[in-house]
Amino acid sequence: MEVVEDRFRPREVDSDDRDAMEAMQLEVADAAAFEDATEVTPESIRSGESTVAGVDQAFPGGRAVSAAVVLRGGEVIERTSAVRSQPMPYVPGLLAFREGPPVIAALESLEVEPDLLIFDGSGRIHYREAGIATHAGVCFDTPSIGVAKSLLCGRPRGPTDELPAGETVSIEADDSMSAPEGTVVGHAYQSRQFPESKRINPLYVSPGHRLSAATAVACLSACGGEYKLPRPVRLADQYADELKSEV
DNA sequence: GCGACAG
DNA sequence: ATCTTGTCGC
Repeated sequence: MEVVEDRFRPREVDSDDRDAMEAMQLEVADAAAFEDATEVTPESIRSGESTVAGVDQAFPGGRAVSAAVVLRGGEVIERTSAVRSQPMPYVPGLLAFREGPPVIAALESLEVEPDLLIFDGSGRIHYREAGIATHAGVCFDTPSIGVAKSLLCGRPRGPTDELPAGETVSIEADDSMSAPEGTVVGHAYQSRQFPESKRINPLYVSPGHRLSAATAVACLSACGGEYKLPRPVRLADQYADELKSEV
C-alpha cells in the first residue's frame, strides 16, 4: 500500500525534537476522522469482503522489527516485515516516532491493499488524540484501530474489573488530553474472560482513523481469535517474535 | 514538587 | 518493549 499524506510520515528524529513531534501530532489529529467513514463493517470482515492487517513490533538488540499480517475471511493472505536501526527511545506519547518508521515501511511493502489496519497501541486514547493507530491510519488514509493492553491516559467511566466477556466501559478524556474533558475517546473492552480464575485486564480500544469508537469494538470482535488479542494482532505478534530470532 | 506514563 | 527458567494451575 502507499502513503498518501507524506507530510505526516514519522521521521527518524532525535528525541530533542519533541516540540516538532507534538506539533505534527496535533495536525494528524486534526486530519483524522473519529467517525465511520468507510465501507468496512463487522459483516464485511466476517464475510471476507474486507481485508484486515494486524501490525506489531519487536526490538531485538537495539533494532526495531515491524511485522504485518493480512487476513481475509480468517485466512492469512500476506505477510511483510521491515527492520530499522537506531529507533528513537520510547517516550510516552511519542510512540509513533519510535515505531512508525518500521511500521510504515512494512505496510508500504504490502502487495494487498488492506481495508482495515489494527495496531498494538493507542489511537485516539492519546494526549493529542494521535496515537500510532491514528498516525499511521492518517498517513495511508486507511481505516485503523488502536488496541492497547494498558491505558495511556483518559479515565474509565466505571469499574473495569471483573468485566464479563464482550462487555465494554467508555473511556473519556481527562485534563491531560487536548480533547474536551469528558469526550469519549475509546472503550475498555473485555475480549476474553475465564470462568472463575484470575481476572484478565481488558483491552483499551480506540479509533485510529475513519471509524467510531463503537464500530472499532464491533470490528475487533468480528476479527475473531481465541485469545485476548484479536487474531490479526496476535499473528503479527508471533511473526515479529519469529523475526526477532532470525535478525 | 508529585504522580502518571501505549510499547 | 526487553532481560529470562522454571513453575503453579486449569
